[in-house]
Amino acid sequence: MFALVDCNNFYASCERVFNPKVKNKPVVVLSNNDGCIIARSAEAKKLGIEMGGPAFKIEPLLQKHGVAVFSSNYALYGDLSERVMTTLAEFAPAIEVYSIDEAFLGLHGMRLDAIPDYAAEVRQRVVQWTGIPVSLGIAHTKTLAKAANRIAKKKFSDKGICFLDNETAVSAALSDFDISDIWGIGRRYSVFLKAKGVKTALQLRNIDDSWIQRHLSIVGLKMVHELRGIPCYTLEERPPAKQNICNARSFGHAQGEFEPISEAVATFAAACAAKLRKQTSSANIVSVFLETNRFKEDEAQYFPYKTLTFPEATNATNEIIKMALDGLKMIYRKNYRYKKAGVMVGGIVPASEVQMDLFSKTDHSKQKALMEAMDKVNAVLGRDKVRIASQGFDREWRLRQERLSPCYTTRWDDLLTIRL
DNA sequence: TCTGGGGTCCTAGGACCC
DNA sequence: TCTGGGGTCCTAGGACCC
Repeated sequence: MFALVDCNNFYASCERVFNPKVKNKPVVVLSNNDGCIIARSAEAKKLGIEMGGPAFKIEPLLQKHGVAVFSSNYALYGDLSERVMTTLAEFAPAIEVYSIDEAFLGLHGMRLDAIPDYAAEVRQRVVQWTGIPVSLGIAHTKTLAKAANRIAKKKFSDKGICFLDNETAVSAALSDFDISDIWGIGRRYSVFLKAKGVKTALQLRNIDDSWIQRHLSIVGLKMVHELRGIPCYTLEERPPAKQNICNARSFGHAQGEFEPISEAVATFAAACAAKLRKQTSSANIVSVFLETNRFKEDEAQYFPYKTLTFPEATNATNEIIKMALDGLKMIYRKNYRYKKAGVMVGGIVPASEVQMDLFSKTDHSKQKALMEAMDKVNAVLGRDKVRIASQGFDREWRLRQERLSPCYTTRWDDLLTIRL
């Protein structure tokens, strides 16, 4: 058995933990740069606020109902996520942290009749220890556990638990489960399947394998098998190293000049390098890209992209920045209003397995010591406290974050004060 | 004025090998 | 008129996830 534990309206719930003023009020959280709605409390959903829509278009609605609006505060969400995951880890012999707000628990060996009480206890403990409400879906495969979790949220929101323990329960649940809500069916497949008359998970489950594989590929076939209760996916307790790492941001204001864009690109490249070192990997290639504002039809559009290869794989900030800036110089053109830039590193290999360049003049041990020193200082004093000069200081391109809540749990200055 | 930021996997087709 | 049979690797594009 797998249990999928999913935090309810996670970012919105995080904003509530240390801010009782918004406890029973509608809350929404915006994407980076205060762009789109990416999380909504139950009250906000009831007002008809859609997921993913641009916030400026519904500004009057937000005002009218006194919706509490927050910029994304990933320092806060990341820290609360860790607390939730640590709490969950105490409950299960095996846990896979699937995303910032979800984890699969392996319940192998547990007696079926003990599961309902167990699930209730998990739920109670997490909310008591972290302030974050969660829902549980429990079933024989991950895909069914996902579906059960959705049912728990939609149909049994008071209890927050859905346990599909036998075939009768599974087929009853799938008979009115919309295919577009299945884990693995996205927009395109959903449209395609509905056009063929397949509307429920139960219908999909009964289609023959060859048709599924032909139209939905091997991935779709595995998903259908999982709906039938045949496990195709196991618990992944240790996440594999990333094969690509990307750091990209929209600018608070459109940028035209080379200087601020190059500082942004250097900063993104530095972030990629730090992530590489964190998973003790090195990258063979780096890509840099620019984007103009695609929503402005009257402005000239330009989406250039350049990939360069290192003579030997690296995770050194200075080397990755240099190569990214070389790429930027090749694609940058004057007279465009750029809205976004990004850096991606790929061809990732373990740092211990880098193919050396016979003619390299780099002093690798010195470079490694330098990066370790930099990471140590920044771990204590804050990100980019020690940085490469090309990253700049004024961050003219920085994000818009006008409604940021305090970092209650990660900054001394932001600690709550309680008056007695 | 204002529209996010990360990732993975699979398939088809072309280039190339013997 | 007829033109083998077996592979690998890479890339672009399309699907999906949070």
